[in-house]
Amino acid sequence: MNSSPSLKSAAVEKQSHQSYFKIGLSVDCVILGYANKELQVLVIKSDLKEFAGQWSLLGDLVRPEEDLDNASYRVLEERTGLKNVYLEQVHAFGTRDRHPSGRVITIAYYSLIDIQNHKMQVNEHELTWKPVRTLKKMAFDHRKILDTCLLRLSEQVFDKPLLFNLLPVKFALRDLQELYESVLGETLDRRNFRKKIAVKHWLRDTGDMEKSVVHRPGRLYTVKAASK
Amino acid sequence: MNSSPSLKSAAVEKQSHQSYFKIGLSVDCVILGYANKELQVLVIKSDLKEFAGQWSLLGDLVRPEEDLDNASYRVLEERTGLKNVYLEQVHAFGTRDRHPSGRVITIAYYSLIDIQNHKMQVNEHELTWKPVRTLKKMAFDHRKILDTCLLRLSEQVFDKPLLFNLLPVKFALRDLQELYESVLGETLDRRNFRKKIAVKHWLRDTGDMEKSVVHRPGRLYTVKAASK
DNA sequence: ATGAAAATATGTACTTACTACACATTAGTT
DNA sequence: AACTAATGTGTAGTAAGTACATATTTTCAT
Repeated sequence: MNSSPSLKSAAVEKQSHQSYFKIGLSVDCVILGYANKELQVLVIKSDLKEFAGQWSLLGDLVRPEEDLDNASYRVLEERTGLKNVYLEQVHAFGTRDRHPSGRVITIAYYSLIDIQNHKMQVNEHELTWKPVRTLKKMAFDHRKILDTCLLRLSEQVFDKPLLFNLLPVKFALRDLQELYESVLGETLDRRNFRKKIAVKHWLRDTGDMEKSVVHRPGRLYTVKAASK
Repeated sequence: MNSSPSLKSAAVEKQSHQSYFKIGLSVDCVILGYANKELQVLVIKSDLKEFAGQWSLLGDLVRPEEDLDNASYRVLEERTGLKNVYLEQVHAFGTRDRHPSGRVITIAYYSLIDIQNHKMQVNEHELTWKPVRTLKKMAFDHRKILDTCLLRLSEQVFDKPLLFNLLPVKFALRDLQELYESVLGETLDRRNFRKKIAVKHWLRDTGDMEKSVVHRPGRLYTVKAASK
């Protein structure tokens, strides 16, 4: 057993010559939106020959002077133009072979945004929204990262007012229910769903009704305070 | 916005000269045990002058050839001599200023062991068990890491058979309840607690009873299969 | 104008989980 | 034999979750 425990300065010095060359640190953001009644994730074409044609999450190397959380906010803002959105760290992925160019460990975050507010240029062939459902293979271990984030999200949706971040300011309860169903992967009973949401007191009735809908319009609600 | 997105090889190359010198990667293990009716954590005297006299968690730099999870298992085995114990990744901590010797980000894990099985040499002045309750200040951000792990643990104890890892093979329900109370920081009603545990079917009655106890002895149980 | 279509809005009975709470029993000690 | 300090157990009340059906409102087609 090593007699120099923990992180003494000497150990850091030592590693700076042995392994700083070999270990890279990145953040990857699972940026989720909701459109066409499906969860969507913002992805980009991988530029590595090993993953030619595959989609990858949005990430970047962490800069020496920035905190982890800052790095993920930076990626998010660079890619979506949005600030002050929900962002949560989920897991660090660090298997040896996860990056073909060398040793890179990544800290995964997920973020929830209203896809309508995403005003950056999206290009079908480079940066684009894809339904989560349709992404079977992804570059690196990104499908696993995505699944980990989706699982975390689904565990939290009834505890915290998260999903409202994916919807426009005003929405009908039906929209909300369909979104919950997308995230949970199961259908919900309408009456029970409304009861469950009602007791949380997350919503305020706007007084407005749905427009230009081909049936009886529903009331529009807004969230009192979504988690940021 | 950067025109080279994500993690292309070029970016990794680039960072290897800019920042691999500056970013270190470590794991820290919150190794928990239970003794004297209190949660205990295995800590070591910090060897940094900045934290002279303070206790720190057990950690080490991740080696270039090992996975994150391997690194934490290695630390755990080096420090406790134990293999095949429960270990879970909790969170990555990466603020700029968290390590005085330079930029070091750390991945925190927590582990649950039967303190009786810890046969390594513990030295009151270097490596030792401390009641969680008594550690007010710790080196680095280690008190925050500890709290994050304790919170995670408390959220899981009724969903997974975790706490049994802290107890000997045979234990009385009273021991178990006291352990739950330590972890949750609240007292529990005995009848309700037993009911709640019973419906999970985690336990098997050994047929044995407590010995040399100064009152009516309780039945001894064992766990069918604790989470590893 | 009327009827059909498609959705909204809502309540109740049932079951399951959680909470509060008290008393008889057992082994050890004196 | 009496005392001490625990174990072991059940019930009533409340809260949360589940299964399920009907009347209402608007648009659209005729």
